Amino acid sequence: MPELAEVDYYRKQWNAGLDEVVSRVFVHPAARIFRDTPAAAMERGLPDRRFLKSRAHGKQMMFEFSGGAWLGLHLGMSGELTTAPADHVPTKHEHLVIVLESLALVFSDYRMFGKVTLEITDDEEAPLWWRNLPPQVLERSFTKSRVGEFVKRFPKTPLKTLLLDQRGFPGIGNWMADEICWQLKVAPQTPAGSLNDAFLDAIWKMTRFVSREAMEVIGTDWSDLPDSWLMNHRWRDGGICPRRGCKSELLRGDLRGRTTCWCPKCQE
DNA sequence: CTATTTGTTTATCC
DNA sequence: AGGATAAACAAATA
Repeated sequence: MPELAEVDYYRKQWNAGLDEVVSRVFVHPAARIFRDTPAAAMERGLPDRRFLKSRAHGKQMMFEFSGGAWLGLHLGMSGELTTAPADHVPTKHEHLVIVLESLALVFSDYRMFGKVTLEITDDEEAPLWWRNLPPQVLERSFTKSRVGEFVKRFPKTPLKTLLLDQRGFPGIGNWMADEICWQLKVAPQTPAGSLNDAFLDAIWKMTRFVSREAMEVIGTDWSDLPDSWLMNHRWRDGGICPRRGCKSELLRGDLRGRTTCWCPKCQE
């Protein structure tokens, strides 16, 4: 489920434990989410450290603990972050539970496409991979020219597929990519190379618009996006295009392995 | 039993 | 080298 705004919503759930010290850690050692950092290293490395700060970057998250301990987290397809009472007993898909003083931080992920890493840095600086992430879509460094150059690098690739590329559009996921194409009135299958410069500017602007709205609506309390958006209509069979005066039936199909929804009338 | 899933990584070919 | 493509990963839900 989680894209840009959902990720930030989950990140903030864990903020309830800020400034508290880790007492113990529960793990499911065999879980695939520990493929980069073994579960035992989490159990060993986190206790007695203080939870100092949380950050999100696109779909990536970083939780900083005292003494230069950095917990990197990605929610994959089905990951969720919640909190629970400090005496919480982990359930089947709660692969990582960090017990603090007054509550516990819970990472559940039944499909296990998510990932968690723990790195200890001597200089207390964030790991290199984190510092080298591309500009975030809502930052000033995410410029019009950057978007233009990125899109032009892949002239054969469908626009929707490009929007899903985390190197260029960190945080954009399936529903956001479809929403951006729909709002732009362009078919998601359109090869990037066929778009003119003015349209590349529009992609930049719309990416930021959809991202900003999502952060305000979903990122704060997970309330609903407007019904005037594609988002609330895209999964229902026989869904109708919500654009004023359109009324066309929405189409759904596979584009490069991802379910894609679009309006055949508005998006030509 | 089969098909489907809001994501990334890896292998392979070009 | 780097782009294009498909498959793999896992488990719940319909």
